[in-house]
Amino acid sequence: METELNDKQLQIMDKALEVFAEKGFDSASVRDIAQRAEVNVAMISYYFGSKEKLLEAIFRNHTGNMRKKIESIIHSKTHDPLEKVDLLIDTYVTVIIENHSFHQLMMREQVLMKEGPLYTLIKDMKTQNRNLIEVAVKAGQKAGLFQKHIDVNMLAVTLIGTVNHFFSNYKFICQERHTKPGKDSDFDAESTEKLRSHIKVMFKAFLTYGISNKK
Amino acid sequence: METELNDKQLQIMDKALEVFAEKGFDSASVRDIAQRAEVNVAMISYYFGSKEKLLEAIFRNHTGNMRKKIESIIHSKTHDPLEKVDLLIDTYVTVIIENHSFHQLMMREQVLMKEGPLYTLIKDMKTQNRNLIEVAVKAGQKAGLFQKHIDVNMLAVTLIGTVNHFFSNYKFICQERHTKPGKDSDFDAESTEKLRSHIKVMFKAFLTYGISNKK
DNA sequence: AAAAATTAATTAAACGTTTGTTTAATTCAA
DNA sequence: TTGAATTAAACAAACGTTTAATTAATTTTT
Repeated sequence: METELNDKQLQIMDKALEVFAEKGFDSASVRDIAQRAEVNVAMISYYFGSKEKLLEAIFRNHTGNMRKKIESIIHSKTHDPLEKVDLLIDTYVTVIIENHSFHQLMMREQVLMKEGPLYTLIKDMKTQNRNLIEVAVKAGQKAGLFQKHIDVNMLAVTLIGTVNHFFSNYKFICQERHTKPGKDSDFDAESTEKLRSHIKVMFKAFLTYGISNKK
Repeated sequence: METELNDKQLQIMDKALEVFAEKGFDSASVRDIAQRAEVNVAMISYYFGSKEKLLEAIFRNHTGNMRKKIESIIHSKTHDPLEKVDLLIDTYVTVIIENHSFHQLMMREQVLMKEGPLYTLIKDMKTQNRNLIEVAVKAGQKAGLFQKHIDVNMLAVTLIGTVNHFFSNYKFICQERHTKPGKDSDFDAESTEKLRSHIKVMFKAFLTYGISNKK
């Protein structure tokens, strides 16, 4: 099922992702994409079959990459439970920043997504995220550091929901400072650091709620 | 600026919202909408000017209604700070459930939203949500019940992000139970209750972090 | 109150674009 | 010389919007 992609295909996928993220899948025309990627329109059908299958190839590529990143974290056992949770938060924020366009596209399209290949890809990614959090939580509970009444599903919803909403809100926040995302990298760094630390503090408070703090 | 809407206009707006929520703004054709609302296609241009302005009318209508609801909560001073936060959480969840289609539409379109009339409407609503939370937090801090280091902006992001993400994830959750949202109202109620209580517990842990619990 | 005149509502059809995709011819590389 | 890559052109379908004609409702005039 894993077909290798040549340079031209990757180039089209790369530019297509940009256009999809900017205009949304429906409004992004194959002519937009072809122009941006500096290829003939027919090349999209030629290589991918259809616009829809191009989207599918992009999704398959990105979700695959993320899977690898996430798996590498699962198997790092060099941290204590709370550090592991912090690392998880940092990683999730970083992954989204590094794949900003794809994240924006996914955010938009998953709302309407019906059952199908993309649906399955996203669901698997979600399941993996959830399991990753579960491992960290269970470890903390076993060590007696975390409280017992933790709904892992809801904790995942809060982590991912908070990060997602932060980034889809960021342009509104920037506008009040007369800046744009990416234009003031100092403010960008400061803001995402606020996001990181807020989630960490909040999760610590929640996870250790009612646990005596004997240092 | 407040023009009154006749029954036919409201009927079109109502059905259009359904179609927009189902297919997304771009993919929802005026012919879809006209058919669903049982009117001629030309009526949409006739009453609203364009498809885009129809969307604008829908947004103006819903954000206006929400504004009124939210304002009524701001001025209710019958609860203590923690109860007020709980009420806030309940209200936000309820409002989204009651305006499910509009929320779905807004979720999807705000990602790509450029400056313009809709942008302003959404930004104002966000600002109002934030201020509502700020009032509750400040009250709790003044009463010595809440800790001092609370970033209200980030707290708002967590509340709204968690709720939003929960609902955009809900169909994935349902699928594992071989159900669909709205089909099993017991499970729906149970799930949203889990959402509510999770946020409440988490917020309580965070807001009262480090505050001695002298009952 | 009836008739006439005026405005509003509604319709089917047509308009010009744009859409995703295909075709058939041509260029390029092995 | 064979097969892949690339192209410009053509394709039918769908899009949002406009037009011009007709019906319904309202107002004005008799």
